[in-house]
Amino acid sequence: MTREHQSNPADVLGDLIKHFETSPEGGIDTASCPVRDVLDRIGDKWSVLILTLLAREPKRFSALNRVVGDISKRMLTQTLRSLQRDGLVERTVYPTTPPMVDYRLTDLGRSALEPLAGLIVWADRSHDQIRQAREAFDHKGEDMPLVS
Amino acid sequence: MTREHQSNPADVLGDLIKHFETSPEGGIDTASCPVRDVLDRIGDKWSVLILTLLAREPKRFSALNRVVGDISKRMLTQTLRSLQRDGLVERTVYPTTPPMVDYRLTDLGRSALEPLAGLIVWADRSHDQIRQAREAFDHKGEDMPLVS
DNA sequence: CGGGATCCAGGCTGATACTG
DNA sequence: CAGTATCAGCCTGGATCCCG
Repeated sequence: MTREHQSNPADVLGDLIKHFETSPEGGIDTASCPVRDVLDRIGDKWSVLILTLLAREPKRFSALNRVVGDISKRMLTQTLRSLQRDGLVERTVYPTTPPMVDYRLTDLGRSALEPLAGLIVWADRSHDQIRQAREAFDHKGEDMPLVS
Repeated sequence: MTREHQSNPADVLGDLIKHFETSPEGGIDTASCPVRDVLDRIGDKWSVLILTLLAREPKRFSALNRVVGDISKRMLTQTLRSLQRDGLVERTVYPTTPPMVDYRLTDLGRSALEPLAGLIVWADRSHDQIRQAREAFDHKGEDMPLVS
């Protein structure tokens, strides 16, 4: 078994999964699974995008609002709050008039960039294949021979 | 600038973001962003878990249902369908009675394991810090001095 | 400027029951 | 066994108005 970098992704995941099989019947207890917890966060509509936008430098609330465009202030606030709550983003208020607030990544937030970048690069690269697969799937209803 | 492996995650993300800034006013057009597209998929409640469970070997519908435990057949079917539609998972029907169906990762699906594993490992490792940050945040309502 | 509060529509999701 | 169908609740997220 030649391991490329460190180990096979399938094995890494397999081990982690085992680690989560803590419920009585051997099932996976959603509540006690840290991964679900984190995934739910990155799964929300905006978190990853915000994190990504803050990757290079701090940004002000209105700047984020402007760049994203189709996010409401409500959701921007909410997203930033939960990121702040999770310790990924730091909020700084400058007591000027009118008030100025900026957001920057914490060390923890920055540490998320690497795995996130991996995923995003994968998404970017696989996008075409996925689109093709979707079209193929949608095109024919369900008439392919699955097994002879 | 010493680049560790290949380049700084912040730079990778920065470049990708630029790539998505295709809307007229310089904002990010959600619709044309492949990353949002993919992230929405992995963001759903079960996809990543299913992908992870299929990492090692194919599994039958009922096996998946049993392992996950708290997923309804409805959602399992739906999740598997969308994964199949995206070309990440392959469905095989054996025309026996009663019918038997199994699911396995495609090459594309397997290619997703690596970035996914990165993210999951990060989630697993950061879980404690995040929990602590949350408690700290929740504990005190909002009385920390932000800037003198 | 940077939010908080409220109202409301829509989609996601689970529970249940039925089918081939 | 492997789904499909239907119904109902919840939560997300947008729109709007208001405040410091």
